[in-house]
Amino acid sequence: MDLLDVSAFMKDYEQHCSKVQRKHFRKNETITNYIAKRNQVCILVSGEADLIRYDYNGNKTIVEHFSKNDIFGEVFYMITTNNELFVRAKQDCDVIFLVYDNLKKPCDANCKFHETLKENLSELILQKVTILNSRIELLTKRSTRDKLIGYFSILSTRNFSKSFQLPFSLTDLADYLSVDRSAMMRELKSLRDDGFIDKTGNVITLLYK
Amino acid sequence: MDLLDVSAFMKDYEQHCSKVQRKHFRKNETITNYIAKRNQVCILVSGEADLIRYDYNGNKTIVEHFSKNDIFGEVFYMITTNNELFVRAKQDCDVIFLVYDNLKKPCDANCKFHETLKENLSELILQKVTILNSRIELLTKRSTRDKLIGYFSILSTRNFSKSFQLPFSLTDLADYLSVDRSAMMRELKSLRDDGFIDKTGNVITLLYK
DNA sequence: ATTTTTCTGTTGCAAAAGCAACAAGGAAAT
DNA sequence: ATTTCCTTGTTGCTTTTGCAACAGAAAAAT
Repeated sequence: MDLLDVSAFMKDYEQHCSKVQRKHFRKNETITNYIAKRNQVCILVSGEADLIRYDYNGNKTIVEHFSKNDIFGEVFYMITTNNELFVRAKQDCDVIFLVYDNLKKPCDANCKFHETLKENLSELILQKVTILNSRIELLTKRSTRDKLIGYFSILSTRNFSKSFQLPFSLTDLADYLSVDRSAMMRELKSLRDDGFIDKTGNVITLLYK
Repeated sequence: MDLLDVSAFMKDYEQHCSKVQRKHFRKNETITNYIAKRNQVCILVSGEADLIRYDYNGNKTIVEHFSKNDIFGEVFYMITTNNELFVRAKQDCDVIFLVYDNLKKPCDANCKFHETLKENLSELILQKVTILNSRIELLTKRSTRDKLIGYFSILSTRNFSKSFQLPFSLTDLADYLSVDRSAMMRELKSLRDDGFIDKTGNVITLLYK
């Protein structure tokens, strides 16, 4: 149930709306970094990408993971501390770049894409809030085990199934949950040993309840 | 720089807008709990309140802290897991209750309050996103020490000063940073011993940089 | 097809965080 | 004014997490 299926509007915007830019990115390219582009809004049309932060220790954090139709951009961030923050393509990506202030105004060319975005803007941002709140719930869990279980049940709910694929490598999952990889592996093993989950390749199955 | 100063609209809404309710709460009362009021939006007109979650272990987390003109409500949450989640008044509070779907429609009575809210809705929610993103940045820090320093620099920036009051008791601060209180106290002491901060009562002063 | 890189799984050891408990100070309630 | 409750500060001990390192498997690049 996508609030906004961007691809549906592609033709319209490409023909009419001058304020909208589309770019293609290859795997591992940097889509944008968050430095003083206060107004930038991006929409991922296709592909997968991560918002990544490195701290002064070299610890990597996957702040968010984006897939088709997700929105991101520096407009969602405060004047940040001093950590580098950037979005990297995990696969080939198509991205639309918009300017937030333009979005709120009516479109010069009266294009449908622009209008639809404008109408759905608060809904889109609201959806983002709910996603961030879930993420906060996950991050406030006290142990690595609880984080894993919490994350797995989100995936399970999203998939309407006890079984689901991990959208991350285990290395990335650790960076997403903000824990040490080896400690996470240990916990994963113990979840398996205790009969809470089954893991075959990158498919997890919940065995509890 | 408040995007929306609710008190400025109070008269208007009280006279005209039937869809808006205001209630007073006394210290320690529960303002709302997050169970199947999918559409609820609340605005804190005065006072202070916390969004609190208890997990199955009895661990308390202060998910968010609200003060004047902050918005909250279940509309910002997904169909949650099974943790109880509620907002508790830390002092006497006045709260406005709204219904999100009504907000998006024009007001029957054409009241200014309603219209202003409607116009600023996406801006308000966007502001919420930036707050949540800062919170995520804080929670993804790997150590208690980094969380403390991160939180302190947010407060310092917000106050335009190296010195600031903690809006929390230390007990609550631990619940906000999602760490053990005694471990946090230990870290606080070590930050003091290492000359990073000064602490007198609930006033912190940053001594670095 | 072969080399190079990344990912998984694991371990011993060190460091950090959590738990339980208690005493003293302060705030709030009666 | 006195009692009760909450907060602060602290500590010994346990558990969890992080770090460093390595080998084998898998994936990607050439």
